[in-house]
Amino acid sequence: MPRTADHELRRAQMAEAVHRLIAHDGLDAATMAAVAREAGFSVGLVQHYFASKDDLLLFAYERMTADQLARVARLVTEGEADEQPIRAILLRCMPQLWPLDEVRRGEYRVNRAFHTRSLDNPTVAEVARQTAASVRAQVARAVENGKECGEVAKHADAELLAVELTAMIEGLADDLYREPELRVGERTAAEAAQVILERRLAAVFPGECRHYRGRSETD
Amino acid sequence: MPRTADHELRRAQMAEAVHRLIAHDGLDAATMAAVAREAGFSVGLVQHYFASKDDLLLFAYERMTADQLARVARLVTEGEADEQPIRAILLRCMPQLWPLDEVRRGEYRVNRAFHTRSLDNPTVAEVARQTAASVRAQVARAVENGKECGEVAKHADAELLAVELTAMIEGLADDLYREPELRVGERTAAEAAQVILERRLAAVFPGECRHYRGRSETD
DNA sequence: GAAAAAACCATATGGTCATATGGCAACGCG
DNA sequence: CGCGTTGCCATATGACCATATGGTTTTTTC
Repeated sequence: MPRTADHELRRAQMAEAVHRLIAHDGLDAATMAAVAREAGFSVGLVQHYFASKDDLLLFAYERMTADQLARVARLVTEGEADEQPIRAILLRCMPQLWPLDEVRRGEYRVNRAFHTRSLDNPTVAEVARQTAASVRAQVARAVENGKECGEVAKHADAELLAVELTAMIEGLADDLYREPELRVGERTAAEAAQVILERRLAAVFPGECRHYRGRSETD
Repeated sequence: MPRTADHELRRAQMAEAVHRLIAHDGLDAATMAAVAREAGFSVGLVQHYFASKDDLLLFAYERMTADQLARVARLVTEGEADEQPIRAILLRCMPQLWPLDEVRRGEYRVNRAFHTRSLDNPTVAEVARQTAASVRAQVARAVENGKECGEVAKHADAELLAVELTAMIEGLADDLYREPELRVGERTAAEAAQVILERRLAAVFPGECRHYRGRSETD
C-alpha cells in the first residue's frame, strides 16, 4: 500500500473551511479556490476528496447540523442528569439556535445560506427537512414526557405545540439576527426573546415535575 | 424633447421579471441576461434603467415588500369597515405571509432569497429591517387598540407580544414551505398553522370587542 | 531500493457573468 | 422636415468559476 492520509480528517478540514467562508462572507464566497486556500490545500486536492462542489457543500451542511444537534443532545443529557424539570431543559436548549454569540451567529448565517439553497436543491432540502423533523420530534417527546411527569396538562397536543415552539424559536432567531440592538420596552432583544420563550414554556409546562422519583432513566 | 418612454413602467416590468425569475429558480437565476429576456428587452436596456444589478435587485425587493404590506393594509381596512374584532383581522392578515398558494409561495421564495442576501448586503438588510419593524409596529398597535376596545387585558405587553406573534408567523412560514404535506395529528400543515395562530390570538385577545361604538374610525 | 499507488499540485479549458462600448432607430420640437 | 435627444440594441471585454488534465511527490510494501 502506498502513501496514506486521514480521509475523514481532510474532509472535515475542508468542511470547516467552507463553514468559515460562508459564516464570514456568505455562500457565494465558498468557491472551490477559496475553500482550498482557506483550508491550506490546492484546488486539486479538494476535488480529490469531493466529487463536486455540491458534494462538498452538502457534506459541510450535514456536518454542521449534526454538530448542532449533538450540542443540544449534550445539554439534554446534562439536564436530565441534574434532574432538572423539562421546562428548564428546553429553556436552555432552544436558545442554542439563536445567534447570540459569534459562534452561533456564524451558524445562523450558514444555516440561512443553506436554507435558501434548499429552495432550489432537493438534496439540501431533504437534509433541512430531516433536521427540522428531528428537532420537532424531540420537542414533541419532551412535551409527552412532561405529561407523564406532571409538568404538562394531559390534554395538550404535543405535536402541535412542538410545531409552535420550533417555529417560534426559528422566527425569533431571525429577529435577533436582524436587529440585535433592538430594545423591547426596557429589554434588549436577547432578553425579550428569552422572556417570550419563558412565558410560552411556562404556559405549556405549568406543573411541577415529579423528579423521576422511582423511575428508571429511560433516556 | 425627443422620444419618450414611461420610466416607472419599464422599471416595474423589469422588477416583475426579477420577481418571476427568483420565485421560479432562485436568486442566481436572476442574471442581467435572464432578466432582459424574461422582460422582453435587451440587456442594454436593463442597464439603461438600472445603474447596476444591485440597484435592480434592490428595487425589485422593495417593490415586493411594499406590495405585501399594501395587500395586508387592504385587508385591515376591509376588516375595520366590517367592524370585525381585531383578533379576526389579525387572523386573516398574518397568513398572508404564508406560502399557501403559488403566489405566496413565490413571494416566500423571493423573500428568503433576499433575506439571505441581506446577511452580506447592508442595503438589503436595511430594507428587511424596516419592513420587519413596520410589521411589528402594526401588530403592536393592534394589540394596543385591543386594550382600548376591550379585547386585550390592560397589563399585556404589546411590544413583546408583537415580537412573539411576528416571529411565530415567520417560523410557521418556514415550516409550511419545508413540509407542505406534513400532517400534525389529523390536520394538514396549513390547518395546524392556522390552529396554532388561532389559539395564540385567542389567548392574547380573550375579550369581546366593543365594536367601535360611538368612536370615529381613527384609522 | 524500486515499483506502484495514492496524495497532492499547477494549470488549462470552456462557460457564464456584469458591465462597457458603440451604434442604430424613433420621435418630439423647432 | 431635419436636428438632437433619448430609447433601445448587439456585441466586446475582462473577470471568475467549476471542472478537467497531466503532472510531481511521498510513502508503503516486497
